[in-house]
Amino acid sequence: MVGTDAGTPRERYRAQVQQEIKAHAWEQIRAAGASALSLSAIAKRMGLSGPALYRYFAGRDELITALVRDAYRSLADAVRLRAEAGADLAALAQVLRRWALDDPQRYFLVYGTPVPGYEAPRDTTSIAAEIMAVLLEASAGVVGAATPDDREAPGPLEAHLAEHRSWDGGNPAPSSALRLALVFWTRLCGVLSLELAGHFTGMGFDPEELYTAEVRALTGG
Amino acid sequence: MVGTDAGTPRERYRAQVQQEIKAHAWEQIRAAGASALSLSAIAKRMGLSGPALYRYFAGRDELITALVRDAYRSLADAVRLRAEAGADLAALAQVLRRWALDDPQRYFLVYGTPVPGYEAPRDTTSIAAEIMAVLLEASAGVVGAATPDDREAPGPLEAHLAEHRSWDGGNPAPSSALRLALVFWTRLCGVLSLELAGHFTGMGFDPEELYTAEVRALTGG
DNA sequence: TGTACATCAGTGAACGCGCGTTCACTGATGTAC
DNA sequence: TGTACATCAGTGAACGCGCGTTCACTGATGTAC
Repeated sequence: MVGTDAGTPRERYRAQVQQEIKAHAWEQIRAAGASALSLSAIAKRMGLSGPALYRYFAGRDELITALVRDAYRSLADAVRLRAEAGADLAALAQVLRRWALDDPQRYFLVYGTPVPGYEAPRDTTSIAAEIMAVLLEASAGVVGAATPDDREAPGPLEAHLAEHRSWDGGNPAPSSALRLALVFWTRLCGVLSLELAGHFTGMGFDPEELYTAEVRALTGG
Repeated sequence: MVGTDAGTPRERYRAQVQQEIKAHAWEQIRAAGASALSLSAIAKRMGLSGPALYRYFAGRDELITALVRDAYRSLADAVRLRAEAGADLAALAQVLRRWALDDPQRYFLVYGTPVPGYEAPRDTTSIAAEIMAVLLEASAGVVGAATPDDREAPGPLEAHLAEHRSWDGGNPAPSSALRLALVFWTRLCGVLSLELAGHFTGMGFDPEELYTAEVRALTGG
């Protein structure tokens, strides 16, 4: 018995069924998108009656919220673990890419179309901050390793970020590292969002070439 | 009487009601997202019975398809018109940004989460190609204006694009221009997607600063 | 070990809802002679 | 100009559907003594 399934048998059973529900939810999302997610359909698939699911989730919204949190968490964990294992920024880019390609709908649940009026739960912002902290740390490594010749003169963005760095998590990195972390994030999400949404299909080139070229441009490889 | 409302009175009326339906559809999408779009709700809002809409659209899917096409078209027109008026790449970036901020859900209908299985109609790909043609033309201008010193050595991506340029629309631009057009598109969509989905809220900095800095980095301003 | 009780997973019936879509129709508008 | 006909916008009733959610319940599992 593994250490992770702690608690009473009932608690373990509960957690297990909860996981099973989420697994079926993901299956459904992968097949038809998040907007098609239905509690009844999940119940039917599991051989349960609809109301049974209310033992595990207060309703559809709570289930979706749990899925969003899990998706966010899985990215944060993947990135953090690899960073703790010594990965540099370029390696983290590959972690992000694999995470995205592995399950596009999971990516879009985090970075896709927002539902007007839907407010993400509080703790997702702290997960987002965790991801940024990892990227910032790795970015500081890249900036620190650059020779003076490589460094570009700080521009208006660096100046702006130097004065608006409340999101830096206490990291004393220079503003050039703040910038690097930000554009790392936005450029790679840019490629991934367009790629996963199929906007490159029919254009003939390989999106991965574009992705890795963007990584090279960022890390000076 | 303007030239655009041609045809018989009945045809003009038809086109007008069709526009009205789409206007209400956009209103609904802005309020609750595209997945919440409902023909009945639109009909009710217009003071019509549900079935009346079937005179104008064969069904929900056809309406959504028309909205996607219109959204795409509005971006292509905006970009093309400004380019024809002599706008350079930096100016086109502002066109894109304003178009996106003007109606985030319209942006996401084009560039947001795809619905698994839903295939965009053929003609949207030709609109996409039209947009790329404009960006490529403007990119060629930037690349052409660069002094030899400014030009970076072509890397693996340029080599790859030189061999996979079926999307260039016959433009004989160098592969560095192909690259510029592509990263212009992906980087700016990256910033816009994250900004419009609210991923910068709470971070304290101004997304527009990031956006214009990315534009500067691209156009060497 | 056995008994009495509490906990809790899951059921089935039921509610009300809004949805997309079809159909046969009415009545107004336009067309042909 | 008037009449006969065709076109077409819009209606109201109806169909079947799956949805989220509630409720009172049964029966199995766990707990206390």
